Order: sequence, then C-alpha cells, then structure tokens
Amino acid sequence: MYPNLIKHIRNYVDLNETELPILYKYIKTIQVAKKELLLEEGQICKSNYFVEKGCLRMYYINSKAEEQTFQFALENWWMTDYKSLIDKTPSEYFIQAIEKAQIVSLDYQKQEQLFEELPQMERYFHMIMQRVSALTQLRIKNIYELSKEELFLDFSASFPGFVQRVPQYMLASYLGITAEYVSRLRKKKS
Amino acid sequence: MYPNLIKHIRNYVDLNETELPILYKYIKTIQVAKKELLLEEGQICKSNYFVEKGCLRMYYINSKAEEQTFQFALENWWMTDYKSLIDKTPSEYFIQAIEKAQIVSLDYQKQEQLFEELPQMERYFHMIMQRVSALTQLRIKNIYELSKEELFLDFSASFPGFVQRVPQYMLASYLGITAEYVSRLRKKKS
DNA sequence: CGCGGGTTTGATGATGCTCAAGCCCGGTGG
DNA sequence: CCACCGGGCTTGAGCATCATCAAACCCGCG
Repeated sequence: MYPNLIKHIRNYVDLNETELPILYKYIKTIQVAKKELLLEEGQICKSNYFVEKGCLRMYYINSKAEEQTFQFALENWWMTDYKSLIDKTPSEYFIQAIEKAQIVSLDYQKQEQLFEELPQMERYFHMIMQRVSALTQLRIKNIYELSKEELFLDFSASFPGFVQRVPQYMLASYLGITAEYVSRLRKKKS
Repeated sequence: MYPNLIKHIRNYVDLNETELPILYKYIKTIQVAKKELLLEEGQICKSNYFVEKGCLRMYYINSKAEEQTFQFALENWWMTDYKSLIDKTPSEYFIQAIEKAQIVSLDYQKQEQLFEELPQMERYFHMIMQRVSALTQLRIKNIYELSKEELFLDFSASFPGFVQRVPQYMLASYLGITAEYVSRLRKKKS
C-alpha cells in the first residue's frame, strides 16, 4: 500500500506487521496531477507530505511577482511548511506537483495521537529531522561558499538525473540564479 | 542549577520535580572562557550544546583560509554539527565561545537512554527542531530575497542588541558579506 | 499553422568583491 | 605612564560576477 514509506520508516525504527494498521489509521493517500497544488499561499498548512512517487516543489511569489522555487522533494522525502504547520499561520508558500505524483499525507492534528500509539514514530520523525538539518546546514554552507556557476555545477553533479527532470527555470530559481544565466552556464559547460 | 534549560523544556513538555534528577544524570555543565573552543575541525562532534548564558558561534575555514561564521547561538539555543553527530564523521566546523559562557552539554551517546527514561524529552527535541526548521526556512528565503544591504538591515532590526555584542567581521561573514562592505553599509545608514 | 511557454543570445550596468593603504584604539611591555 | 604594536575598522579605486531588459528563437500542442 505504501511500500516506500514503510521501507523508509523501517530504516530508522521498528514497525511490525501488527502496528501497520495503526499507522494506516492516521495517514491517507493523495493522487495529484502535474501542476496540481497541495498547498496554496494564504492557506494554513495542515499536513506533512511524503512523496511515494513523483516529485514536488515548494515555491513562493517573490517581490517581483515571480515564482521562487524554495525546495524540491523527490521520492522518500517529507515536505511541509513548518512555520504555518506549527503556528497555524497562513502559509507564504505553494506546494505543487511537478509530475503526476502519489503522496502520503499525515495530518498535523493527528500526529500527537499517532505518537501516543506508536512512540517510535516520534523517534522516526526526530531522526529524519536531524538528517534534514544536516543537509540544510550543507545547503547554506554551499550558498556561502560557491559562486553561482559552482552552485550549478555542484547541483548537476549531485543530482545528475534531476536536471533533466525539471524545467530549467525552476532549477534556476532554486539555485538563486536567473534563467538566462543558467542558459549561459549550460552553454559554457559543453 | 540549569534555570534556563528547565524553563525552556517546560515551555514545550511536562517535567516534574521527580523527573529532574533523571535529567541531571544525562547532562553536564561546561564553563568556557571567551574564544575557547567546544568543537574543532577534524573532531567528531559528540554532544548537543545548550547556551545557559553567554554566546556561541559556529564557523569553518573557507577556501580562502578565512573564518566563515555559520551560525550564532544566544541564551536558550541548542547548537551542534548534526552531520558529524549523526554520522560520526569528522566535523568541518569549530564551535567557539564569543563571550565567557555557561553551556549545558548532552552527550549524543546518552540521548537514547534519556529518551527511554523520559520520553517527553524526545518530544521536546522534536518540537524545537520543527521550530528551528521554520527559522531556517526563513533564513534561506531571506538569502534569496534580500540584497546584502537588506540582509544587514533586516538582521540589525531583528536583533538590535546583537550587532553591538559581536565583532563586525563575524557578523559580516555570517551574512555572507565582506567586512569592508558592512563598513560601507553602516556609514550609509547614519 | 499559429500560438505560447520556455530557452537562448546580446548589450548594458549595478551590486558587492578585491586589494591596498591608512586609521583607530585597546592591550602589553618597558 | 608612555610607546608601540596589532587586530579590527574605514576608505578608495578598480573590477568581476551576475542581473536586467529586450529580442529572437525553438518546439510541442491545440
């Protein structure tokens, strides 16, 4: 039913067959089409989303009225707007499917109950947040350290398939570069 | 004994008087002098550090052999190198006291036991990590959105006392600006 | 076939860096 | 108590990186 999610959880904590139905009480599947939105600016983000299959991105509308891509999520990634989720404030972000995707949604309201019934799930989330923090620290370090050109090359090298999978302009805005400059970089590279 | 830490924990979870001694088994106090290091590049980071009093910074040596400040921690903040902590790999960072400071240290090895005895502590860490993630998302958004000048003004406005408390060159490197340019910005501001 | 979103190309210019020199000021030793 | 260091901050000139704007181009799709 949720092959990737279950496997992912079991990478970190125990979850036996009798506990699976308990988990299932709390999560649900969402099928989204390409370009469909899971969260819109102004809404209060209510869930944490896990990518079973496909690809999501999180973006916001910047001061120049452009879409600024903030984050991508491929298979086995969780994605949410933590600020909106925790403080119950309107989100500044959109979460959108780049491709047709299968998403697992965990309602924030239900999390506490879930953690009561399956305490290892709190441990699981704590552990993956530590990993995300480690990656985020690296991301910020890269932004400091690397020129835009190096950022692009580093990203291309780190996620070889990904550059093909998303439009250039999304990648550009994720890297904090203009689409024009990415175009020049690609030309230069070849 | 740890007035700030206890108060901070109790902001998020229950912790009664009989549980305090259990917590105390797992943490210890470290007094550090100005400029003293809690972690050095090449070491494996073993603990999570809580600032009871004083001020820490995390930095690394960049490709130009300069100290690049990565993060500050004031009172009531936790600081650690997650990558080194989790993967037990040598750290690329230094953690240093900017002022004489009183630090509470929680050994990573002991965390699991602590969470066994006081499950609410896992909940506490999970919750503060969510908050940190929210702040980090904002930090990255600011780096995207704002010019260096705006970054400086925003930081000055957000932490009015802080600009006085740390040397300009540390602040500059935290914001990803050269010390020279910060100097020009300050002049311009007045 | 024409439309439109996305990419490329060119010309121009601003932001913010580099390097070099001078300055300020607190600390240290004589 | 003074002199002199030296780290940090300031100032200036020149310049690289990368953004902006505008136009052309490409190509999948209705």
